Amino acid sequence: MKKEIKELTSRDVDYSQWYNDLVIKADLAENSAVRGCMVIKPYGYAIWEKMQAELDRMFKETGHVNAYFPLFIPKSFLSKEAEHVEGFAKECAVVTHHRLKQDPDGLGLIVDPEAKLEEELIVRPTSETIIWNTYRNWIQSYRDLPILINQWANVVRWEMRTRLFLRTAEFLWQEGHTAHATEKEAIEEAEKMLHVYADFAENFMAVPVLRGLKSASERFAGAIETYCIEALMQDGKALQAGTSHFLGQNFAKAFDVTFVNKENQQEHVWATSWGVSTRLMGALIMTHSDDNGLVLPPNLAPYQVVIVPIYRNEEQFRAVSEKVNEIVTKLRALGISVKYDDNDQKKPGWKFAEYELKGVPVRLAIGARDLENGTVEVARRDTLTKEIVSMEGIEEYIQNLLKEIQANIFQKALDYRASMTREVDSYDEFKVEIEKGGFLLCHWDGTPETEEKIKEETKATIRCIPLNGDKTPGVCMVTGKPSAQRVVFARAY
RNA sequence: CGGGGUGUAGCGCAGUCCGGUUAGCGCACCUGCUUUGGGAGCAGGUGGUCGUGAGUUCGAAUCCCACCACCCCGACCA
Repeated sequence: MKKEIKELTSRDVDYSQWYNDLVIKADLAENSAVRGCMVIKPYGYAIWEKMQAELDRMFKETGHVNAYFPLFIPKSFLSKEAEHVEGFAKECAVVTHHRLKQDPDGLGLIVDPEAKLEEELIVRPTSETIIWNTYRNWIQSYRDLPILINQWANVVRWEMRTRLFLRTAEFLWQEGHTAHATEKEAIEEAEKMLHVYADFAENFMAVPVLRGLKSASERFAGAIETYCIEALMQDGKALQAGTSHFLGQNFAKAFDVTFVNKENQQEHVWATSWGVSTRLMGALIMTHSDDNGLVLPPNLAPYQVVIVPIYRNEEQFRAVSEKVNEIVTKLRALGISVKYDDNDQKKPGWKFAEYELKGVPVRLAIGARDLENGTVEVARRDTLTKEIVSMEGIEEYIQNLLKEIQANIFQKALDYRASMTREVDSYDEFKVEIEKGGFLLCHWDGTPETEEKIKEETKATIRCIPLNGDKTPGVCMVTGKPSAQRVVFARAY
């Protein structure tokens, strides 16, 4: 049932070109006049808004509240936590002046040299520093804890090479920043949010993820422990889809944030931070979509159902529209989002192709023939199949179909991941297998040196040390030294 | 920052090697008629500082020089 979509590169020909084409053709985003920064178009933004709405609901359900901290961070703040600076210093945008003026030698504007800032400002690459500097003033006693705050924001990381959604200089995200009285509570928070992310990815986005810990070299700059969810894309490469960090007392110490405990002793506060970004859009696209275009899970589709009328004349159009309006009302009553495309400027064939490209989960076509027979044509995007269904009870039928599609695309992704995941015990075999992509479960001696050697020789990295994987010990595939459990290797985005 | 490539209509390209009418094609767009169950057909039409600047020449999209922008590959990364 494959059909050529205009100018959409096939995945087999060039996977990354397919991705680029799809983002553009499906109207999700485009490159902007600013190098490395994207414009997120309405259709793409609608998907992001659905992600936001659900995540926001989940954060609030777990006791978090939203707040907003500044875009700019004084340079001195960033340098207070040693590892943190090192991690981010190389990719910061810096504000040095606060005024422009007319160029005295010609037309146009120049930076006014008189307007140099006393202290330069960094455009936030992440907000730990400004937030912990603020928390110092908010926390005195254990009674002030915990603080469970999230913010929805944009951040800037000056990347050399960018790709729409996957890596852009500016991106949208949420960052949670929590403060706790005990180490145990902070670790529990970091783990809790990891599970929120995993739950969201799997049950809402239909993207299966591994839950795990990062190795030391992949850890967030300034964290004691980084938890992550890792997804597998259709080209066999891994994508980090979300991270949650246990920050220990590192930022509390750097910003002198202490509290008085019940025993009247001063202690440093324990911290976490956690985030997911518009990168999730990339994960969504590369997990489900095919050579005909985007495939969206019903939970994230800007509209779940599109209805295309088929008619030869004004009279037929009116008759079809009347029936369609009845269906629309019934579907909306069930909370299903529907678009009735009654645009007369485009032909049905064009609409079919267009909505396929945009990944609308269910498409209905209704014409004179259907009115006569009391039927409707139902096409599902995930399987590209069509069937004629009775108009009677169509709304329940579609409600069930949407659930089925949501479950089906998750299962499909899960099966793919299972087929691409295997245990490898020798380094020679590893070098062969890594070329085929996928997750390789291997024993590793736990040292950064071995990890680095593998990365240099094969471009594969440890994606995570799985939380609920096989805990059987073994020996490192490279050095033969003891290994506590298998870890997950892959080439990654 | 290294290596490669590309700049011609909104988009995709031809023309450049070998200088010479009015710079061309497809898509899109506009008008009209016929169409409408998988990206409609025909007819007519609109739209160009040929990336920028300076040169060679009677004459430059085409040749020379400089610059700029973007893309791909590497080093960096959620």
